[in-house]
This record gives sequence, structure tokens and C-alpha cells, in this order.
Amino acid sequence: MPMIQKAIEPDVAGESRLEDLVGYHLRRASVADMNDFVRCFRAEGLRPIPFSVLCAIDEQPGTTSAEICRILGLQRANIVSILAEFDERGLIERHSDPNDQRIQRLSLSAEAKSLLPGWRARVVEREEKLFHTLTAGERRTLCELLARVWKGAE
Amino acid sequence: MPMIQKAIEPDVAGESRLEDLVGYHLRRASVADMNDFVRCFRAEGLRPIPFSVLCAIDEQPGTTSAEICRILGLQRANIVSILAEFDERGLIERHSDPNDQRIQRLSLSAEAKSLLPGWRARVVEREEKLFHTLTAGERRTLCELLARVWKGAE
DNA sequence: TATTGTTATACTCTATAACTATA
DNA sequence: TATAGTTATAGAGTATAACAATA
Repeated sequence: MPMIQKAIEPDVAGESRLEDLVGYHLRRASVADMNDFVRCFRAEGLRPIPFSVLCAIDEQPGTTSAEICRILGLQRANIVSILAEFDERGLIERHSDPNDQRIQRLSLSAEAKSLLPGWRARVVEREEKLFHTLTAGERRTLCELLARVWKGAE
Repeated sequence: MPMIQKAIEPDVAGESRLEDLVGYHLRRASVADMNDFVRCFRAEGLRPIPFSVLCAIDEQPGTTSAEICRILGLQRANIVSILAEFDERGLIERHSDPNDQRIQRLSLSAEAKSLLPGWRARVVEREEKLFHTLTAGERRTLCELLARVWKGAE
């Protein structure tokens, strides 16, 4: 009985190429996205992480800094300067909570409320350009797979 | 003729949530992967980017620093300290090219050649754990979509 | 002129430890 | 004890500009 040999050996033991590692492609795609974001919002001085903080405050008005950190996966220490800058620029308001003197309730200022929808629309438009090699369905698939990755890693 | 109303309005104009942005999930997943890598290889002092440099040298023996930067999407300036550290640790060798005095041909040392397969296997094993919420097919799909994203963004 | 390797520099993101004030 | 906001600090990754040597 003759041995049947596989025509193609896609992954020899101990021979994984960089191209086969998910982490490699994650980094490349994430860097591409970050750079694109910065390029697009250079004039506004808006960066990816601060933008996500702004969105989180908008989506959870009256939330706290610690809660946003839990939602976005940031360290409490690292959101301080972001919020301080937004405060200086008049984009957020902080109100102390009468029932708990430790916390500050965060909300967008009127100016931020008027600016954010336009910024969001530009972010969506930007993503459509950056991900032009993917169909709308593939973009949703990508989102869903990525979400399962990081939510499963928490 | 009565108006037919949609039961669900998934994305009102100007109302994109953070959860719908690909970039957000890209960052979360990439950070999760990077942190996991660091945790896994803390003892070896091996970080994700240097690891990818090591792999690139292994996969393209005799290549140059500039060429690796083009392959991995790094700045020429940022690979200098990585190669210097590998040199100090005896993991790479640099040979000047007789035909072009500007360039250095890079290759792995014997020690690196003996260590790398084990490291690679652990990286693969690590990814299998990190991406346990994804089937093997979904992991391949993810890789393929991510590759199209960053290759289309260059 | 263009490329290689390099130095210098700066910025963003992330992580950890520790403090204070409140609960 | 535990939590919220904060300060200080460090490290990794990335980006830009410029230089000398070589092509």
C-alpha cells in the first residue's frame, strides 16, 4: 500500500512564518489606522484615544472617569491628562456628586455636543476610505471577530 | 397607503457608536495581544517588535536593516537600538557587503537559530490561547482581513 | 542625487506604584 | 478596607529631521 503524500505542507512543525501570526497583522492594521486617524485630525489636535474618551462620555453622560477607564480599557492614571486637556479646551464639564464626594460626573459641553457629530461622521468616512479593500459585510465580520478577541482576553 | 416603518434603526445618521468603529476594536485587540506577548516572554526580555525583527532576519537571511524596515513597516531610525541589543546578546551577526560599503548583511547567530524555533512555537501556542474564542477558520479569516487592511493602506 | 546606517529628539500610549480624600 | 482621582515615573512604539559615508 503506497504512502499518500500531501501535495502541499502549509505549516511544517516549528516553522510558523510571521505572515501566519495574528498578532503581526493586528499591529500592522492598528498602526495603519492610528496613523490615518492622526493625519485626518491633525488640525483639530484630536488623537484616537482622547476621541474614544469623548465618545464614551457622550454615550454615558454623567459617568465617571473610573467608569470610562473600565469601559475603554485605560488605566485611571492615564485618563487624567486627557480629561484635563478637554477641560482646558472647554469640551467637558465636571460636576461633583452630592452623594459621593470622591467622584466627578462628566458630561460634554455645549460646544463638544455640537462638534462631536461632525467628528464622528468624519471618523466613519475615514474608516470607509481606509478599509476600502473590505466590503461592508467584511468590515462587520472584522469588528465582530476583533470584539470577541479582546472581550475574551479581559 | 400606510408608511412601513423599520422595526430597528441600526445606525441613525451621525449616530455612530464607538462599538461600531473598526479602529476601536483594532486597538483593543492589538493591546490585548501585545500585553499577552510581553507577559509570556518577560523572562526572555523579548518584545513583540524585536521578535518580528528576529523572524524577518530568519526568513530573509542576508537581508539588510533598511529592507527589514520596509518589510515590517518600521522607521530605519527605530531598528538601530533593536539590532544593537541583539548584537550585544549575540543573537545576530552583521557582515559588511564587499560590493556595497553602505550596507550590512544580517543573519542569525547559531544561538538564535537554536532558540527561535522554540520561541516561535510558544508564540503560536500563546495565540491559540489568546484567540480561544475563535475557531481556526475564523483566525485565518481574521488574518486575511487584517492583511488586506494594512496592505491596502500602504 | 539617492540610499544606508545612524544620532537626536519628541510624542503617544501603556503600566506601575503610591498618595489623599472619601466611602 | 475599598474606591476615586491624582501625581510621578518608566518603558515601548512610532515619527521626523538631520548627518556622514557610500553609491
